[in-house]
This record gives sequence, structure tokens and C-alpha cells, in this order.
Amino acid sequence: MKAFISEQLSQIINQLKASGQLPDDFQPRIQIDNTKDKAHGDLATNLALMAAKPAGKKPRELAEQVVSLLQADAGFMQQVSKMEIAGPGFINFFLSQGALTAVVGQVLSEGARFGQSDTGQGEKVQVEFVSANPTGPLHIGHGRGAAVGDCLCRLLQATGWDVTREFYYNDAGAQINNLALSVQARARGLGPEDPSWPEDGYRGDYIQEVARSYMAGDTVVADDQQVKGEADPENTDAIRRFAVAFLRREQDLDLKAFGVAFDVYFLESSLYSEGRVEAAVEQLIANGYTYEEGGALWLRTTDFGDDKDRVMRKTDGGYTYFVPDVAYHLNKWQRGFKKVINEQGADHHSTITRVRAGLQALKVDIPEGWPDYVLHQMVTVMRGGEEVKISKRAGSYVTLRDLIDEVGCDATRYFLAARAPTSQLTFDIDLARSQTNDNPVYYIQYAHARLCSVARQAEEKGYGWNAEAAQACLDQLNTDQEQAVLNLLARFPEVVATAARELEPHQIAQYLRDLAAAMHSWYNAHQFLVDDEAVRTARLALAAATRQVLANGLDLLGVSAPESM
RNA sequence: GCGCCUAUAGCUCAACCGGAUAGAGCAACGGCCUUCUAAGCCGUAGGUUGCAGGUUCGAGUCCUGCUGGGCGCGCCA
Repeated sequence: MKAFISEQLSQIINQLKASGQLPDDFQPRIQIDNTKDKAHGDLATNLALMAAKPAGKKPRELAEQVVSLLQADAGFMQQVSKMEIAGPGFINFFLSQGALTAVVGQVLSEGARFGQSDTGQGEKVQVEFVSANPTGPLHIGHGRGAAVGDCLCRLLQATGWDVTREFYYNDAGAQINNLALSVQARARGLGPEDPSWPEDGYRGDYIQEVARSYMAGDTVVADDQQVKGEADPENTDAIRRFAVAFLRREQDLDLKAFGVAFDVYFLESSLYSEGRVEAAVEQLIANGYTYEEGGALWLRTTDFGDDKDRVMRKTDGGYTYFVPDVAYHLNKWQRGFKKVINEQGADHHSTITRVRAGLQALKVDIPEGWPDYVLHQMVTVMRGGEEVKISKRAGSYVTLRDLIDEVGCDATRYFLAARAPTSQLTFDIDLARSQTNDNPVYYIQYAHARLCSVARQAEEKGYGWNAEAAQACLDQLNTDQEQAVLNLLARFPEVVATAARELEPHQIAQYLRDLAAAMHSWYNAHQFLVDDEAVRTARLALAAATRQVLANGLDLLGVSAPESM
């Protein structure tokens, strides 16, 4: 509908240009807004405000002119019942009943596809998220990354992109050594309090479990590997392999319980074994962006906007973490991903400049702002009114698994995805696990369940209907509550498109709350299963359409849509 | 000191690339279950959008400066 009005308005602009009333070079961004207040109609445009100055007219005067031109168009007036000029010069559109109810038929025929679009045109996009080190269980911060990242993927799929979900698996480097040494210490019966406990060793209880399992000779089956514990506390290599496999299996199980599945697990170690790190380094040297100083090799990242140059190769010969990262992203580019989104915690934001600088220095025509980043802020966990500290060192923290077990997958996903990623998040465990009306996720699910229940009872009472019959009755949907629901249903495709474009899954959560609220109000104000067949059929059709959109929206969040509660 | 994020109702958060009277939930107060699920609905109250300037028809939104909070500023990842 917006597109339709927008098209009409741009024709009018052209008419005004042709008659010399607007300068030829006037190119406004035609803006059609959803009104906040029903008194302002269904849609509104600020066109007259934008064009008043170029036209040399008062906004309201110009608005009058636009309205009368629109009124002369019979086809247009079939969709719009009334226009009003309001405030400083807004034109308010009141949609005709036919235009308002058209969405019902559309939802019923498109079903699960309603809301989808083809913006991505089948282009490949890769989303990297979670990418936790295999040095411990996933915690709530990873959970936020998983929820946001997975919802982004769902949004991109819904808008026509060919999505690859990828987990960068950091299985090389110092942290893994540290992990192996920590498990080894436990295997030798040491604890964090012992003087010979490794410096910066991981102190968490889970290390003890890994050590116990290793010493028991257990076999760990992770998705692409199978490792048996050697039960030898002196074999550091065997411990390392076992510990990595063990923790990877744990993470896989956590993600599975969270409803998140990846298409690709990319191993950092493969970048070394396939020579990709070396190749990238050589390219950077050949391009002249490096220099040696103090026994280390430096990359001149300041050429690309960094505030200081960065060490690539340490004096001990090892590479700093961002070097394999550059090689990894070069590989993403070479795999043909023109669009790449990295979902990470904001505490790693300093890597962005470095990775982009490295990619520019490779001189392989990667665009300057590539790849995109979505950074989520920290999560604070509250329990019993007190903050729960997250610390791997201390070994006391809330794991993602704890949350899923305690509050459920649906509520956890909803809470972690329902807020803007840029906003710090307080996760109140007591609130999220409460089965009371404090909990917003149930509010939406309940709306869905109620509509399912209505449909079941309609069937039991023999109130059959079909989409074709319903089409003829839709003019019966004339209560305030029904008009509000219709408006919201019509907005859904636009909400999905905007959320996908801005990479903001929380817009879906917000929308679903609004739709659920409109539905509950409607449900309370009017009986659906009434004797009047036309009214009943129209309401059942709108109820079915609303149920469908609630289900489609919940699916974008990865939250279930129960048929009864 | 520098960079990124942020500041909106008592609390947790929205506000669609600048639009009309800044909205929800929770908490508070008052109503609604012989009627399709009360995990619900209706109503009341709650605000100088951190502060000070600027840009314009119009600013929570954009710009500048201040103040407070978070994160980062390693030859850690």
C-alpha cells in the first residue's frame, strides 16, 4: 500500500515539474509513515512539507493541490476513503475497507511465506557468530551472540539471501595450550590453590570433569572427530586433543539445545596447515605495508586509520591473533561472499580496524568497509536481586546450558534477542523463569495459543469457512480492534525488511508484542464465534491470518508457537 | 589521554535512514471471569528524553562542547 501511494505521489511530483511549479532537479525522498494516532488516518506523508520551499508555496496550500490531484484519480480513490490535511501540512490517508482487509487474503494465501521478500536476490551472505574458544562452556554472552546471530540469519533468509552460518573455531594458539596445562594440572590432582598451578590456568569446575574423563579413558565424539582419553597425565598433546574435543562436544550440545545449527565450522588450525597464514603474511610484506622493529614484524595499520601500528609476528616467532583473522577473512572473500556479517561481543571491537586494515593492505579489491559487524554489548546476569559475576578464572559463571535448563529455550532466546544489540542487557533469571505475566515471551505465545483454540472450537461447532467465502465478508471487520490488527498485519513485511536491512532482530520482538497486544484487546472486546455467519467468518479469517503472522514472527526469533498453553 | 557504545517514566526497554500530543511491560492505584484460555482486558497516575548551545518548517533522533556509565586501547584472544 505504501508503495502504491508512493508511486502516485511521484507521478504528481512529475506533473508539478512539467507545469513548472516545481524545479526539475527536485528529488525528494517520498516518505510515507504509519500514523501513531488513528485520528491521523492509516498512513501519512510529509511531501508538502518537503516540497513547500522549492515550490515557493505554503505547505498547506501545496497539500491542497496534491490532494485535489489525487482525488481526480478514480483508481486511487478506490484504495483511499478519505484524505485530510493536518498540522503544518501533513496529508493523512484513510484507507478504504477494501484496502485495509486485502492483507487477510494475502496472508492466508502466502501462509508461512507472508513477510518474505527478495531483497537479497539469492546473493550469498555469510554470518559468523558465537565463535567461542574451546576453552570452556558457552556462557550467557555467547548466548546473546547465538540468539542475535541466528535471528539475523533467519531475517536474511526471509529477505532472499543465501545464508551460510559459520563458527570460527579457535583451536590454535596460547589459550589452547593454557587449557591443556590446566587439564594436565587437574589430572595430576592439583587445584588452583597449589603453588605449581599454571599461571592464568582455567580454574572452573569443568576442567576437573575434563581431567576425570581423560583419566578414565573415555571416548569423546564431537561432530567431526573422535578422541579417546589416553589417561596419561604427562602426554600434553593427548590432553590438548582430548580437551578440545571434549569442550567442543559440550558447546555443540549447548547450541543444539538452543536451536542453533551452523553450516560451517571453520578451524583456525586449517589456516596454518593449508599455508593461508603464511601466504597472507607474504602478500602483506610484498605490498610494502610491513617493517621489522625490535625483533618483531609490524603491519602499518596506521595507513588505514588505526591509531598505532600492530605487531604481526612476535619475537618468539608466533603470529598475533589478528593475522590468522586476516587470512580467514581473505578466505571468506575468496569463497565469494560479497556480504559478510560478523556478530561479536563489543569487547572485541578493536579487532575491526585491524582486520579491515589487513584486508586493504592485501590489495585484492576488497571494499573498504568490508566486512560488516554487529556488536552486542555486555550481558549482566541478575539472580535473587544480585549480580552474578562472570569469570572463567574464578570458575563461577552462568552457562548458557544453565539458562536453557532453568528458564527454557524460548524465553532465553526471546530475552537475548529482544533488545537492541547496542544496548547493555540485564538478564534477570528470576524474571525470565517466572511463569507469570511478568514474562513477555508467554504473552506472545499465549496470543497464538488462544487463536489456535478458537480455530479448534470453530471446527468442533461446525463453523466451516474457506478463504474464498471469507473474502466476501471482510467488510464486516469494522471494529476499532479489528482495524488495529489489520494495520499491524499489513506492516509485517515492512518490519521484516527493515529489521533485516538494519540487522536488528529486536524489531521483530517489538512488533510481535504490539501484534499480540492488539490481538488480546480484540479477543477481549469481541466474541469470535457469534451466530451471524458473515461476521463470524470474517473474524475467523482475521484470526487465522493473525495466528499465521504471529507464527511467522516467532519463527524469525527461533521461538516456538505453541497451539495450546 | 585516545577510540567505540550508551544516557528516555521508580525499574527494564521501544520510538520505522528528522515528523504531529515521546510509547510498552513491570512496579503503584481502581475496575472486568455464569460468555471462544484472566499467562488476558479496560482505566488512573507517572517525563524539561543527562546538561548547554547549534542546524530547520520541525530534533529523543543530526552537529559541537560538557557530565555520568560500559567496553577497548598487549609482542593476550
